[in-house]
Amino acid sequence: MALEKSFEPHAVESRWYARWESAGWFQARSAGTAASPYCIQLPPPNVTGTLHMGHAFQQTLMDSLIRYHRMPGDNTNWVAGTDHAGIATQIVVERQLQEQGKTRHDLGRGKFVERVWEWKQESGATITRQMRRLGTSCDWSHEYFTMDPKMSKAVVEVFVRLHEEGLIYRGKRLVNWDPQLGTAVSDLEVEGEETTGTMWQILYPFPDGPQASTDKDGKPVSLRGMTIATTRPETMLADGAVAVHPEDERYRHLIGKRVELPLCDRTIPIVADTMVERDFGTGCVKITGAHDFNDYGAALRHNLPLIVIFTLDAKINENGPPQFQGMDRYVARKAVLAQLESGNFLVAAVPHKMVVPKSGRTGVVVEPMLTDQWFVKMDGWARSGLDAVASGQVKFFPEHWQSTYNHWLENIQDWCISRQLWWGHQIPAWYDDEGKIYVARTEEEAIKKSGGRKLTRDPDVLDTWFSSQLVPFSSLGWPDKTKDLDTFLPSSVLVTGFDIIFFWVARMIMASLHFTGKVPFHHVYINAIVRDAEGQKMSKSKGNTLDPIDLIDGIGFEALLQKSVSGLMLADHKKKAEKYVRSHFPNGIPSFGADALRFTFASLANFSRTLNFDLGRCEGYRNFCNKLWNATRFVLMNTEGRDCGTDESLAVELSTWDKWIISTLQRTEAEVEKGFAEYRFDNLAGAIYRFVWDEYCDWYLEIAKEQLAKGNEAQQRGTRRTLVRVLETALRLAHPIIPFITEELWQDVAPLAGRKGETIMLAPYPKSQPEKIDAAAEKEIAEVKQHLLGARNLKSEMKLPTNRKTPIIFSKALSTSMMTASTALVSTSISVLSEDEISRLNTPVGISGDLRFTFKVEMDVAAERERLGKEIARLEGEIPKARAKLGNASFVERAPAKVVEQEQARLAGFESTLARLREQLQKLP
RNA sequence: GGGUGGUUAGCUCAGCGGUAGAGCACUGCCUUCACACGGCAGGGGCCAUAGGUUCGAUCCCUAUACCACCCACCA
Repeated sequence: MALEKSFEPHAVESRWYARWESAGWFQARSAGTAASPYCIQLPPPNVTGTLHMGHAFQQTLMDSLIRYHRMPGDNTNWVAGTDHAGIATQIVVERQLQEQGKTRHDLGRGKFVERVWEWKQESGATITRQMRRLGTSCDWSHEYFTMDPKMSKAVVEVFVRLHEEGLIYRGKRLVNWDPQLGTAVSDLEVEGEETTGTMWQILYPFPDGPQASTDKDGKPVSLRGMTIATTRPETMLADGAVAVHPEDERYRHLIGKRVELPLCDRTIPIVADTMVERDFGTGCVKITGAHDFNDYGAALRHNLPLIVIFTLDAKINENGPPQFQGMDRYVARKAVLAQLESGNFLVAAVPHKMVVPKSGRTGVVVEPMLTDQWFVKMDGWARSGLDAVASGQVKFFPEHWQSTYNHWLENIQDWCISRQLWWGHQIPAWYDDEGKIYVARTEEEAIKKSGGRKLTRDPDVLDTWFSSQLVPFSSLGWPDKTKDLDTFLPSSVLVTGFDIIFFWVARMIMASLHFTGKVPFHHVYINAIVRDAEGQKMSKSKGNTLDPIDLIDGIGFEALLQKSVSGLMLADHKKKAEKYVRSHFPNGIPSFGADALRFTFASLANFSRTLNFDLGRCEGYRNFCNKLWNATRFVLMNTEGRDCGTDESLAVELSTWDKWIISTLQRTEAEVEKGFAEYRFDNLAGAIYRFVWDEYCDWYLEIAKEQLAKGNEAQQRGTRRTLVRVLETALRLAHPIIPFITEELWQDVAPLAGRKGETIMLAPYPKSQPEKIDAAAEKEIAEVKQHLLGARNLKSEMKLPTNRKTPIIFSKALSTSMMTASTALVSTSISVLSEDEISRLNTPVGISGDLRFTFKVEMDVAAERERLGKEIARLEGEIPKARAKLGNASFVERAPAKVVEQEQARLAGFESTLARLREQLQKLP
């Protein structure tokens, strides 16, 4: 059959994906097979929307790995699922309600959760559809969702067991509180944002008048009271003490005395604590135990009361002075400052650079809040997590991420796992009327434990990462003992972003070790974060996000513009997004196809931490796909219906060129293997690219034309056999990266190469065969290429059309490979004359090694003089450098012999060429 | 304040002790029967700066500068 003139991805992609999936070729084989297992856990995408570039990138790499291992027969299992993503998903649905003017409370918990489930169905389906478009070959037959009954069962089991072991506890602690969402969040979900705030100095007077003290320099002064420094004046309403450093000479004698708390009609003690920095601010700190993490510790150390003055939505409660009650925290701040000022308590207000903690989800400033929460004890787990990596059971790629991981685990705090949300796994704890806690797998079990009391279930749900951390084993059937667990745990490699090393990677390692005694995976490949072409973070509000599907299918300008601004709330963001789209995609995005996108991702996957996605690269790799397509078209045109040497009994003659391309293929295969082993997808993609384009297409196909035209029967057969076999192998080699096009082409090529099979997916992966590496052929061809480059260069210098063939004259008889190449690429005819004869032709002469050559054209003597002069000058520059190096005794003595020899050969080459060039110049008329 | 990564061609990035590379962009020539999503040839770089180690440094070491990111309880 004849291929289309260019590669059109769409039909090919949908046809083959459907076929692969329905044939069941993605599915892991059940246990009991002798094949070695190869397993990857997909980081389950959140059901919050659609797949983004980061997903597409990651999945390309995972799919390449899976296909690379599936082809040679490993029992591959790519476990896929989606994550309920507690807070994130709840927010998405709440926003939808908001657009209808409703809140979740209007619906009630039951109805709201139902509503989220509906959204989950929709969003989950979108995501998996998009994954299929990319060609991801996960085992869909075992797809999970983190709130499936089976997964939930594991969550409950883990919670109960950890509680029994005393590793989960409930307690009233100061936690990060998101007042907008009304829930606790973990340390990791808080993001510091640098801002310039104000540092206020406030006077807390002594009740019994001024006290004698000294200033910084030791001069005596009289103090009206203690002047504290704070960035959060409104929290003074909850102050329990003022602290100074125990050795601070200014205040030492005042420790133990009391001061009046302005606006509050009560006094608080002065305490000594080493946490106070003497040189910072006034050296006096207010201690607000219930509303600041530092102060919380200090309050416990000094037995200070924990006064709570905020409601859960951050308004002043009944513990504050009446005039402030009901005020929002920022309104209260202003009011407090105003009253302090009028009471003459405000000493100073200076601008101050500080980091405000904001909720990663809502962007609201987080409030430390004293609440009852559930925690997981982390110290023991942390030690085992550190050991697993230190001992090499889990290895990071690139390696340096290990130190990030270590650093976090070495400083870990207990993990707050309860969330005051509705969407998620509800905590399996029940309370009786007296507040006694019963943790159990079911309500019946809890009632039984309580001795039949009436119980109420804890309304809170678990942090979404609590269930995610179990995925490596819960997705394989845990807590049941399953064959899958035996076979696929630990999985082979985890491919994920560095942003979730703490959230997810570390916790999986710890949880997996605790519950299964095994690490969850052997390797962790940390992929780069995808940025736009300029290195900017992709974000909806900048309008610089790309939808992988748009890169595959293409999208017109208008549609793209509309897509970018839709869903943006702020006019400012809309404007920005529009500007970006107009300047970067004035013509929309052309269709590149999934293979081109995948090849781009692979080529850009180096070990750096960011990946700047460049549309130009994508275009280049689309061109590559087209090149491969057309190379195949050419091969088919010349081989289909002809003898391609599958019949081993017929004579086959291989030329040096044939041997060379086969040899080069072996080297490429080795490079690809190395690339996969090191997770250097950029290197392996580059190796494939260079082989197909630079060697196979640019050289071998051109040579093959000549060999097919002039060779005898055995030689033609050899050429056809080489053409199809090398191509067929290259297709298999590239298949993990570009699955669709390779499958399509392979169907036609494989039979010609004598290879059987329904699909390239399950064909053996090429393995480098060292015995086919032919050093002699490689050396000969390298020289021939050098000569040809010289001839083409001369042609170009002579202003001859570079790819129109011209008669050429050489100074000596040529090897067959040289003859073939010359006829194939530069010359209509070849003649051989002596050097003298060539000189007498009065034509420009090229020199390559000991070979001279010329074309029969009128010589422009001046131009020729200039050309030779330029070349001579270049060599005259190189030669002294090489001579100096070789003249250096310590270089000759200390450098490896090989390096010295190489340098000598280089110099000799320069010198002989220079001599010839000079001679040539002399002979000019 | 601590830590990590980066600084190589106009752009995005490889390389990493021994003659500076790729893709895209650029220049010239060529619509030749696989491919103009193409072919051939070419231009373009004191490899951030300063020291050190070495016969030899873009590469190793030590500083410095700048750019990113992460962690952190100076209120």
